[in-house]
Amino acid sequence: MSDAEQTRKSLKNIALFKDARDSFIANLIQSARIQKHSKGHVLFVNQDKAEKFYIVLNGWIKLFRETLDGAQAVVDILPAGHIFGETSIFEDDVYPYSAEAVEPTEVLSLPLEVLKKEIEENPKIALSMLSAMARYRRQQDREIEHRTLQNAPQRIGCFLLRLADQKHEGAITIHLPYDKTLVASRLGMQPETFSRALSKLKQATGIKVKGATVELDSLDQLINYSCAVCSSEFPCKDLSQ
Amino acid sequence: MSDAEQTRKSLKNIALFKDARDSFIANLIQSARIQKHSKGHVLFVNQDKAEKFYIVLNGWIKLFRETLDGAQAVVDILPAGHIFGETSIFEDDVYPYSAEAVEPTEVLSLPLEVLKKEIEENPKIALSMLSAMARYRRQQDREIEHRTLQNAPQRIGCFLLRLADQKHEGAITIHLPYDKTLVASRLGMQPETFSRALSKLKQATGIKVKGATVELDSLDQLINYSCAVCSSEFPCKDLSQ
DNA sequence: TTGATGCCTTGACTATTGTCAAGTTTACAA
DNA sequence: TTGTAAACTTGACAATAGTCAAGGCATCAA
Repeated sequence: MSDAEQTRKSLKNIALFKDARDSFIANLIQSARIQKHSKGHVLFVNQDKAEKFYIVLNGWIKLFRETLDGAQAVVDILPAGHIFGETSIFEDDVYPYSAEAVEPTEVLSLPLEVLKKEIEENPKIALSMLSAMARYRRQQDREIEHRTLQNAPQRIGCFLLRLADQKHEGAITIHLPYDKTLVASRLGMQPETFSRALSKLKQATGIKVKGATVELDSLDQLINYSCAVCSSEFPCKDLSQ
Repeated sequence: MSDAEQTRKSLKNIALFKDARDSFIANLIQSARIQKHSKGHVLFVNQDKAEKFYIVLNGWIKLFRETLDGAQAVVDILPAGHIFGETSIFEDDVYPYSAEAVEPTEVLSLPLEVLKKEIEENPKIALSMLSAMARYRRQQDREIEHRTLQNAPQRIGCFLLRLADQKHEGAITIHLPYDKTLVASRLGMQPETFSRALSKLKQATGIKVKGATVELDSLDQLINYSCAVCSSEFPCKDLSQ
């Protein structure tokens, strides 16, 4: 598949561009660049001047904020098909977080200028952005709730549930999508805490953990344990991964 | 001042309606209702069908989510001039949180239907909504960061700084805007933890606390203590209160 | 003035999470 | 296969926050 074809396909899969005009998509393809980044590569830093937005083609991108002495707060970890950096249009043209490839990762790099222009000329795309922002906002609200009401083992259980097919019945195997250390930071805890919390979860629910795979007899094991301390009913809506 | 005049004035002060068409504002005024709610009144509950959105005229509105056994996570606490419930348009017409008056509070109640129609007919207002959503998103990202990187006394210091005039120099008195118990929940901690954390902050920074007022010789006392563990530089941007 | 109520504080204790250090396992390249 | 680095786990301990209970201090109405 040529770069242009891959680009078109990736763009069409983004909810944001579902109803976009062909001329706009053509413009984007014209100015799109595929970038390959090795593990650890930092694409941009919080408060950098924003000129591009990105779509993850494969691998994983970590969005985070960090203090002067290096302490990090992970905002999100994005898989293929996710867009990032696009909101800078509404944020004084600076990025509101840093972005780093946590695996060898390919991204599509696209000029914010083209998106900005399209929004001004064709405000209907703004409606798509609003839907996306509203969904994201719900996720963040839920994130804050979880950090407030769930302890470490419960947060892990919840994370596992969101990885699984929510309608699945019976036994199921879940694979952790990236390093445990990274899952830990995604859930706002230290690696050591994650390790111990996973043991506790294992003991409390009877799940089986081997390396990066988790086996359950049924999702109910986790639902009882984690969803009791959540304001939402299972199955969770608005999953992004 | 008549209700209609007050309504017009309140609407004009909302950033979202800054560039709104006169016909739209007129429609809103037509269908606006001023509601008085006593302390503790619940306006709506998470997942309720959403038919109205609201503007706070005076008092305070707490937005929160709660589990079946009553544990609460406070999403935000809104003062006069703030809008809430408006994002339900993009969320299957249900509210994504519960809302409660935490003081005797007046709100303006407005039909979502009118806003929805205006957005469809005049998508330019969607741009204003996008800006508002982007600002809110930044705040939520910062909130998650603070919960991850700041301990209780530091979060209180940060909260006090955001209450103060950021450019103020020299001695300053800050008034807590609502009950300490509520500030505690807003910062995601228990009242007892808040009380103890405030003592610790007092000891560490030399601020003076008397009831709901806090006296500082200079903001620097708090900045050194709280902003060191934050990814943003002081002064903080994007303050909503 | 006197209760009464709710808010706030404090003490004692527990639970949870973080930190530091030491090991173990795993993955991968030479 | 072997060596090495990184990821992961575990132990010991410290720091932080939560829970439960009791008491102090406001505010407000009778």
